[in-house]
Amino acid sequence: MVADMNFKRRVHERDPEAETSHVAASRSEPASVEIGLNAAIVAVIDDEPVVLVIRGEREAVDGLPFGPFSPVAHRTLESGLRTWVEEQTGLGLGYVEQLYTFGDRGRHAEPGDAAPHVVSIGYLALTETGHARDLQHGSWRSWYQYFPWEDWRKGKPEILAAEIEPRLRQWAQSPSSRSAPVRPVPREDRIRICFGLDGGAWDEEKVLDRFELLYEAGLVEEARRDGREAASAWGSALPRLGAPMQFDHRRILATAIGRVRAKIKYRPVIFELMPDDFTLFELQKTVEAILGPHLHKQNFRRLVESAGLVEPTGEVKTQTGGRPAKLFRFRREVVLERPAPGVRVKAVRV
Amino acid sequence: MVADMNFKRRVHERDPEAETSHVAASRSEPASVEIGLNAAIVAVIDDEPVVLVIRGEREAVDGLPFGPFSPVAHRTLESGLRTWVEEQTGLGLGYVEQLYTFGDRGRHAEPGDAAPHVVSIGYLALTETGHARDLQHGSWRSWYQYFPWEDWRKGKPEILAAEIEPRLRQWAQSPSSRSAPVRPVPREDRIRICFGLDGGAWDEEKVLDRFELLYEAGLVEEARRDGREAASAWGSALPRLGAPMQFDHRRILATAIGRVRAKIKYRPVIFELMPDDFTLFELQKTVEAILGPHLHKQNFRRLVESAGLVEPTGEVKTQTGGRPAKLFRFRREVVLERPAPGVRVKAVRV
DNA sequence: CCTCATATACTCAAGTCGAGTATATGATAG
DNA sequence: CTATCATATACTCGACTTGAGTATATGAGG
Repeated sequence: MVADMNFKRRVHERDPEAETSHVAASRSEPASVEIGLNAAIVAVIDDEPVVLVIRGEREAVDGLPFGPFSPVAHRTLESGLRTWVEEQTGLGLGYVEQLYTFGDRGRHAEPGDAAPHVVSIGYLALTETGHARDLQHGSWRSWYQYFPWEDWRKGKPEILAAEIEPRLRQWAQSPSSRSAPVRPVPREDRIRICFGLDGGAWDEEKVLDRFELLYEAGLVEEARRDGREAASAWGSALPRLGAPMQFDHRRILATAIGRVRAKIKYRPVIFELMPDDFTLFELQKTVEAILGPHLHKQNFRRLVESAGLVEPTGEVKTQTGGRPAKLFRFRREVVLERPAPGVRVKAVRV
Repeated sequence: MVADMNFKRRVHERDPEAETSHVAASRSEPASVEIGLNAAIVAVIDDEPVVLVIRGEREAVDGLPFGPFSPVAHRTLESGLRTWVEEQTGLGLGYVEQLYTFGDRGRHAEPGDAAPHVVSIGYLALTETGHARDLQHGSWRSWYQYFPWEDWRKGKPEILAAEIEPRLRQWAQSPSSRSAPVRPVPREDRIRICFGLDGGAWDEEKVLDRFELLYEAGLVEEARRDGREAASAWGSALPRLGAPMQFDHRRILATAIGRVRAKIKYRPVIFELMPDDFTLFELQKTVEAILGPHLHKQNFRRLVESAGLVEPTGEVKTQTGGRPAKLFRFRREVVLERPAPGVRVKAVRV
């Protein structure tokens, strides 16, 4: 599940943006809606978490592979997605899971676009590094290109203290012009929780919450593009906070990152990203590529082995720079045992 | 997240039903699609978990409150949902979260219906018992009416051993006619995992997986209605396994139940179902209404208090049948502290 | 005032988890 | 060919968590 998709509408408040057309809505004819299927296809290549993007010919911005859902051609949403991705990239998908359906008016705009009524269904797909080489179109990019503030592998990213935090605090001071929810969570609190300020801890799963807050504060390019009022208030002095994406694709990617980070902790999905045989340290590096901070090596080994997630192949891998490492493979049977566990790691806090 | 929505398509296999129109799909014009917004509104009344259903005039079956999404009238999907629900039931929603988007062809049929191209977005809403009385239309029904095999409050439900298990085993023996996935999980294993047979444990979160298995085996009325081949094989001797619902509403409700059951364990959503003041035992009864089996009273208290989820109001409640109980209220501040925890209960296995 | 039913407090052993130390072993430099 | 290095793997230990139980508190009702 997305880490906390519902933070905004927790505890009986209402989404500030909702409820505008309360009574007016009534039993109007459903206007034709187009459904867009979007895939965040994730792999780990050389210990770097990457996502598959398509760079349109005329566009300067990247986008996820996507296409409209056609109920005549596609039996299910997911088969439609697989078809689109294979057509656009030549990549056959393995593990696929639905993320979220976004339908906010105005969040699907392109510059100069008439903002058609599009509902986006986001999907997460995981691909093993080996398969990732089959790619025909599109390219793999580190997901931290789009979310530099999520990259804690070398400690707290500078962009946070230098660019993001001061502007967020400033935004927290300025008055909000929209109608307030019934019981609003103060902006300072939302910032503190999302970004772990003032003694709070950084929760690596709250990727979407952070992006949405930056969007709401007008700090990402997509907000300006969509004509958000907050965005214009910053003027032109605003630095670029991560590379923007087409439509609402960055929002979908944020959802995807949050979901993988959450899910590897309680389901054995990490192995979707691994080749058949691997060393425990390679596995750990892959987990760390996804989660960020470093794990305690000995405990990671104990955990993975005692949970029965892997079994030794009998082979060893030399050239590791030290003592040769045993090779392991995923025990697919764990899925057939009860509640298949994930890598229940607790990331080391910095 | 739904407990394990992706069980079928785990480990590089593919959904048996997908992939049919692989090449044919191509860049066809997106046919017009109607989007249905559906709400599973849950409350706990007198220690019984209930869901709000609408009984259509001519229909014999219950349905969830729903309506089409109109992008001109509704700014967001969620505001559209709130509007529909309020119109249909007079109930203003508090906590709302999106569940899943279903688009399978043929799963939205009504008897004699031409199966329009409808995509259903399911939502979960939680309501406090007090608010639940404001209802103008519709009625509250125990969710176990629709899923009798999920009701473990008095031990294992008889319907499992008497009706479900033998038929599932029989279905496991019969050959499947559809194209098999790349690496199929044998039916016996799926049954064992979903229903905790042969030494497996019953996982109360796998509500959707169980329903989908029953649907695939043709054991629920919706499967027959949708013209599934397996369904006809059973002839007319099939007992009614739970009350059916309109369209794919039972699938949405299954998703909702699984989601609440999962979510109360790691987010403080249980308090959405409680009045302002409550005793710890009342809280425990509500958790048990959702989860099923009984919890250890003393440990439950320790857990809830030490997690800082509640604070005493100073009042006590007499008439409890024994010593008076202290009244507590939810500490809303926990949401503002870091990763707001749920009631991390481990259900007692029977 | 005795009994009952429930509420609340406290104890204890087993398991889990974070963190560290100790040992094994191929590669490589000299 | 041996010392050194870097990594792999094994083991230890204390703090904390968790399941399960016992003991005590207190209003209600006969």
